[in-house]
Amino acid sequence: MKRPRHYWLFKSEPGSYSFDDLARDGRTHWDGVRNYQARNLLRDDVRAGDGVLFYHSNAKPMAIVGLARVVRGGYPDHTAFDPRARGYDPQSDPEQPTWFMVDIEPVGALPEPLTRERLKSVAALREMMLLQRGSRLSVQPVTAEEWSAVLKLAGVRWRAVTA
DNA sequence: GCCAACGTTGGC
DNA sequence: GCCAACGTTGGC
Repeated sequence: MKRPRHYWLFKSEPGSYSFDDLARDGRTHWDGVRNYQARNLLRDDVRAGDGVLFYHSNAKPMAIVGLARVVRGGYPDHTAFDPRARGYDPQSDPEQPTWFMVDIEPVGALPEPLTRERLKSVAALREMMLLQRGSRLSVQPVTAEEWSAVLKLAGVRWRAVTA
Protein backbone atom coordinates (compact mmCIF):
# COMPACT_ATOMS: atom_id res chain seq x y z
CA MET A 1 0.00 0.00 0.00
CA LYS A 2 1.40 3.33 -1.06
CA ARG A 3 1.29 6.29 1.23
CA PRO A 4 -1.78 8.41 0.61
CA ARG A 5 -1.08 11.39 -1.61
CA HIS A 6 -3.49 13.73 0.07
CA TYR A 7 -5.07 13.96 3.45
CA TRP A 8 -8.52 14.96 4.54
CA LEU A 9 -10.71 15.32 7.55
CA PHE A 10 -14.31 14.19 7.20
CA LYS A 11 -16.80 15.38 9.78
CA SER A 12 -19.77 13.35 10.80
CA GLU A 13 -22.25 13.57 13.60
CA PRO A 14 -22.02 10.16 15.24
CA GLY A 15 -25.78 10.21 15.71
CA SER A 16 -26.21 10.06 11.96
CA TYR A 17 -23.10 8.12 10.94
CA SER A 18 -20.31 7.16 13.30
CA PHE A 19 -16.94 5.54 12.78
CA ASP A 20 -18.44 2.39 14.30
CA ASP A 21 -21.04 2.46 11.56
CA LEU A 22 -18.26 2.66 8.99
CA ALA A 23 -16.39 -0.19 10.68
CA ARG A 24 -19.59 -2.25 10.57
CA ASP A 25 -20.35 -1.38 6.94
CA GLY A 26 -16.80 -1.93 5.70
CA ARG A 27 -17.27 0.73 3.05
CA THR A 28 -19.59 3.63 2.48
CA HIS A 29 -20.63 6.34 0.04
CA TRP A 30 -19.82 9.74 1.51
CA ASP A 31 -23.05 11.14 0.17
CA GLY A 32 -25.22 14.06 1.10
CA VAL A 33 -22.59 16.79 1.01
CA ARG A 34 -24.49 19.88 -0.14
CA ASN A 35 -21.92 22.61 0.12
CA TYR A 36 -20.12 23.84 -2.96
CA GLN A 37 -16.68 24.18 -1.42
CA ALA A 38 -16.83 20.62 -0.11
CA ARG A 39 -18.33 19.49 -3.42
CA ASN A 40 -15.38 20.90 -5.30
CA LEU A 41 -12.96 18.99 -3.10
CA LEU A 42 -14.90 15.75 -3.48
CA ARG A 43 -15.19 16.17 -7.23
CA ASP A 44 -11.69 17.40 -8.02
CA ASP A 45 -9.23 16.57 -5.30
CA VAL A 46 -10.21 13.59 -3.19
CA ARG A 47 -8.66 10.52 -4.80
CA ALA A 48 -8.53 6.82 -4.18
CA GLY A 49 -5.70 6.11 -1.75
CA ASP A 50 -5.99 9.38 0.14
CA GLY A 51 -6.02 9.29 3.93
CA VAL A 52 -8.99 10.43 5.98
CA LEU A 53 -9.25 11.52 9.59
CA PHE A 54 -12.73 10.62 10.76
CA TYR A 55 -14.04 13.29 13.11
CA HIS A 56 -17.14 13.22 15.29
CA SER A 57 -18.79 16.62 15.43
CA ASN A 58 -21.61 17.64 17.74
CA ALA A 59 -20.58 14.79 19.99
CA LYS A 60 -19.35 14.06 23.49
CA PRO A 61 -16.52 14.21 23.17
CA MET A 62 -15.84 15.87 19.85
CA ALA A 63 -12.86 13.93 18.56
CA ILE A 64 -10.95 12.33 15.75
CA VAL A 65 -11.88 8.72 16.32
CA GLY A 66 -10.48 6.78 13.42
CA LEU A 67 -8.63 6.59 10.14
CA ALA A 68 -10.16 5.79 6.80
CA ARG A 69 -9.04 5.51 3.23
CA VAL A 70 -10.61 6.81 0.06
CA VAL A 71 -11.37 3.85 -2.20
CA ARG A 72 -13.14 5.70 -4.99
CA GLY A 73 -12.67 9.30 -6.05
CA GLY A 74 -15.39 11.78 -6.92
CA TYR A 75 -18.45 10.59 -8.81
CA PRO A 76 -22.05 11.82 -8.95
CA ASP A 77 -24.03 11.67 -5.71
CA HIS A 78 -27.06 9.69 -6.85
CA THR A 79 -28.97 10.45 -3.66
CA ALA A 80 -29.52 13.92 -5.14
CA PHE A 81 -31.70 12.32 -7.84
CA ASP A 82 -33.90 10.33 -5.49
CA PRO A 83 -37.03 12.20 -4.36
CA ARG A 84 -37.22 10.00 -1.27
CA ALA A 85 -33.63 10.57 -0.20
CA ARG A 86 -32.71 13.08 2.43
CA GLY A 87 -30.25 14.73 0.09
CA TYR A 88 -32.72 15.05 -2.78
CA ASP A 89 -32.03 18.07 -4.93
CA PRO A 90 -34.40 18.49 -7.88
CA GLN A 91 -31.94 20.99 -9.38
CA SER A 92 -29.28 18.34 -9.82
CA ASP A 93 -29.46 16.95 -13.33
CA PRO A 94 -28.16 13.38 -13.82
CA GLU A 95 -26.67 14.54 -17.12
CA GLN A 96 -24.79 17.31 -15.36
CA PRO A 97 -24.74 16.46 -11.66
CA THR A 98 -24.41 19.19 -9.09
CA TRP A 99 -23.28 16.99 -6.22
CA PHE A 100 -20.50 14.48 -5.86
CA MET A 101 -19.43 11.85 -3.40
CA VAL A 102 -16.54 9.49 -2.77
CA ASP A 103 -16.30 6.05 -1.21
CA ILE A 104 -14.26 5.37 1.88
CA GLU A 105 -13.38 2.33 3.92
CA PRO A 106 -12.24 2.11 7.53
CA VAL A 107 -8.54 1.67 8.22
CA GLY A 108 -8.73 1.53 11.96
CA ALA A 109 -10.08 3.16 15.09
CA LEU A 110 -7.56 5.22 17.06
CA PRO A 111 -6.48 3.53 20.32
CA GLU A 112 -8.05 6.53 22.07
CA PRO A 113 -10.16 9.26 20.51
CA LEU A 114 -8.14 12.42 20.00
CA THR A 115 -10.42 14.99 21.49
CA ARG A 116 -10.85 18.48 20.16
CA GLU A 117 -9.58 19.71 23.54
CA ARG A 118 -6.41 17.74 23.11
CA LEU A 119 -5.91 18.81 19.51
CA LYS A 120 -6.22 22.44 20.54
CA SER A 121 -3.34 22.07 22.92
CA VAL A 122 -0.92 20.96 20.23
CA ALA A 123 1.30 23.65 18.71
CA ALA A 124 1.71 21.77 15.43
CA LEU A 125 -2.05 21.88 14.91
CA ARG A 126 -2.59 25.53 15.67
CA GLU A 127 -3.36 26.27 12.00
CA MET A 128 -5.50 23.21 11.41
CA MET A 129 -8.71 24.15 9.63
CA LEU A 130 -10.83 22.15 12.04
CA LEU A 131 -9.69 24.32 14.92
CA GLN A 132 -10.24 27.67 13.27
CA ARG A 133 -13.11 29.79 14.45
CA GLY A 134 -16.24 29.39 12.37
CA SER A 135 -14.81 26.52 10.35
CA ARG A 136 -17.83 24.58 9.13
CA LEU A 137 -16.55 22.76 6.09
CA SER A 138 -17.44 19.08 6.39
CA VAL A 139 -14.63 17.91 4.10
CA GLN A 140 -11.40 19.64 4.96
CA PRO A 141 -7.88 19.42 3.58
CA VAL A 142 -5.25 18.32 6.09
CA THR A 143 -1.59 19.07 5.47
CA ALA A 144 1.04 16.34 5.51
CA GLU A 145 2.49 17.94 8.65
CA GLU A 146 -0.88 17.94 10.41
CA TRP A 147 -1.51 14.36 9.34
CA SER A 148 1.83 13.27 10.78
CA ALA A 149 1.25 15.19 13.98
CA VAL A 150 -2.17 13.62 14.45
CA LEU A 151 -0.91 10.09 13.84
CA LYS A 152 1.97 10.66 16.19
CA LEU A 153 -0.36 11.96 18.89
CA ALA A 154 -2.60 8.96 18.36
CA GLY A 155 0.41 6.66 18.61
CA VAL A 156 -0.28 4.97 15.30
CA ARG A 157 1.53 4.67 12.01
CA TRP A 158 -0.32 4.56 8.71
CA ARG A 159 1.98 1.87 7.40
CA ALA A 160 1.25 -0.27 10.42
CA VAL A 161 -2.50 0.13 10.18
CA THR A 162 -2.61 -0.41 6.44
CA ALA A 163 -0.24 -3.36 6.35
C1' DG B 1 -29.84 26.76 24.82
C1' DC B 2 -27.11 30.30 22.76
C1' DC B 3 -25.14 32.38 19.10
C1' DA B 4 -21.21 33.28 15.65
C1' DA B 5 -20.26 32.42 11.17
C1' DC B 6 -21.59 31.37 7.10
C1' DG B 7 -24.47 29.99 2.97
C1' DT B 8 -28.79 30.53 0.51
C1' DT B 9 -32.90 32.76 -1.04
C1' DG B 10 -35.67 36.11 -2.96
C1' DG B 11 -37.40 40.87 -3.39
C1' DC B 12 -36.06 44.84 -5.53
C1' DG C 1 -26.26 42.74 -8.55
C1' DC C 2 -27.32 44.07 -3.81
C1' DC C 3 -28.53 42.86 0.56
C1' DA C 4 -31.88 41.68 4.28
C1' DA C 5 -33.99 37.79 6.04
C1' DC C 6 -33.68 33.28 6.99
C1' DG C 7 -31.69 28.65 7.69
C1' DT C 8 -27.89 25.67 9.08
C1' DT C 9 -23.72 24.18 11.27
C1' DG C 10 -21.53 23.19 15.12
C1' DG C 11 -18.65 24.84 19.04
C1' DC C 12 -19.34 26.61 23.52
